[in-house]
Amino acid sequence: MHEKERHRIILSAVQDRPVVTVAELVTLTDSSEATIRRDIASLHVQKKLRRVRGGAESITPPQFVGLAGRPFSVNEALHGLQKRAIARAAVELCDDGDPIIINGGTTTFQMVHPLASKRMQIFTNSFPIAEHLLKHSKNTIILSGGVIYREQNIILSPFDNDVTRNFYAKRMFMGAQGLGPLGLMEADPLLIQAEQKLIGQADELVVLADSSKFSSRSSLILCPLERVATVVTDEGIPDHAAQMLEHAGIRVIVAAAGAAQEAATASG
Amino acid sequence: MHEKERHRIILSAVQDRPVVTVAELVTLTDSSEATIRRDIASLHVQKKLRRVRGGAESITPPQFVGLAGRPFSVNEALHGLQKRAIARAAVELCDDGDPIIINGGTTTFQMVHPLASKRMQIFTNSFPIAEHLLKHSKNTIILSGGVIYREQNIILSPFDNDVTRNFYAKRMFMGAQGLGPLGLMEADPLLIQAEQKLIGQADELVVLADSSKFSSRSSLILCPLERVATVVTDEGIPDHAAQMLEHAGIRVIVAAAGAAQEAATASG
DNA sequence: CGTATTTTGATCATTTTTGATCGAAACTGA
DNA sequence: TCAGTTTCGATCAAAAATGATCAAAATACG
Repeated sequence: MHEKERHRIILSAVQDRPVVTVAELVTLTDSSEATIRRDIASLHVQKKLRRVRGGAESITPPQFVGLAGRPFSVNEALHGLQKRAIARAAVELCDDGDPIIINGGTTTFQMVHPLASKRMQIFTNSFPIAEHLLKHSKNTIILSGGVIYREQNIILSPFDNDVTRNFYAKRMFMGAQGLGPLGLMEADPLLIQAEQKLIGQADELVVLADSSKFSSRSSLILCPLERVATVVTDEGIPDHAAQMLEHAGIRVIVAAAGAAQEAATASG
Repeated sequence: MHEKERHRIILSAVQDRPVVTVAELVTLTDSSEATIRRDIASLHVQKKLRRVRGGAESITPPQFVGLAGRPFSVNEALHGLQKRAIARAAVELCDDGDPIIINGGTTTFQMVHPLASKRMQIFTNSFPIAEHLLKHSKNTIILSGGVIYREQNIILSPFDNDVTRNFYAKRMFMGAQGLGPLGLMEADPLLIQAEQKLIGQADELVVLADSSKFSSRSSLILCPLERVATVVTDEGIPDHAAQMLEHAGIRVIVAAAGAAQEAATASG
């Protein structure tokens, strides 16, 4: 990875959280601690960020208004590490130029950092994702139109005739509240509405779900398991869940913290 | 392959991605590293791109959409004071609960500050306006869907069937490049496209134009003067311009720095 | 057609960047 | 305070990128 590319990713990451650790940046950029430290030092003298012990922080402290006050912050710390690894593995599925859809959510939001050094066509219904990518990447951003719901941070239109129908992607990436034999589960009716609108606008549905999602239950079923092409999860996935997915013909990618590797591919 | 041909390819590639490596360009042009380096060096002195170790990057100098306050760069400082006064007077036309449209632009952006204390239904095609209002107000924000154009900071859909058609407002607020007997003038074709889409989705068209706009000329006519219901401007408006507007049956509001007052109302 | 000039590609020494190691310094918790 | 852990910075060797040089190829020109 090139210097500029790393710098872009580092600056992207530093906006997202109060502090980014050297270790996080190492996994995010696939380079050594020494290099990250040099990068941070370099960006520090350029006044692009502030160097702190253990990592780096944004140069503009009160800048987190947009990211702090939302429900994003709750789950964030909990499975943060896995989420980032999962997001990174998901981005590795993409090439420059690909048209993709990213459904809003805390897990999918983590994709913005590895995406910072890409140049893709990204359709999203998430205002924060669009905002971050607009500021920290050169990707083409296409936004879904409609009312911005502050709590969920998604944009939703009650009409069927919006730009969503004019965008067709290679892949759609989404999170989920739960993942069981009955299918993909979601808790918030509003999110259901947003997601159902997007499913069907992509060849391949990729679900990002950390291992806790396999034990989580929810009342609303979004779509059957068969609709899902790929699941990206972490090493904590229970055996029975892996078997369930495999049985449904789903490709399972297990993202290790630091690297991503393919674990199983079931025949269709 | 000719030199010019390679240069075209290199410049194209550099626009396409945050950073292109020498190796990438070698495969892209079927020439040697030495040649690519010479090309990059040549284009570097021509200021067509920036030479970085490992390759080249786009020459986007301070192309950083401000996080905090400065989403637009150039016009900002010029008529800042008047613009703010005009924007303030424009907002005073509105009441809580009103559905309004705000077309993106440097003048209309100034409306966000007085709007911070309102609770209205605001439709906009401007990402920075939406961002600011989302973070600093409790207004309901409805966003137009489509591609986000970074330079103009507006969202534009090539399709006619988007949410825009489902929103109808009491007033639409917009800036303009110029305002003459022939009508409302704009310089950027992209902005024209965005504005024409919105005009017609509101009862009343309100144009925010500081007094310099009456002497400014531009090639593209957006709409005839008769379509405009109200013009908000500053004290520097020339007499002939005021007469012209009055003659067209336009209500003219002159915003003094510090207060807004109605100056003239022409009968229809 | 033949010569002069320019452009290109290859080789190699030099410089820059990177990653690993290890002692020093800072932080943590008792 | 002190021991244990983490983070840092310096150093060094390996790898990568670069620049210079020169011969071959392409092109221009008389």
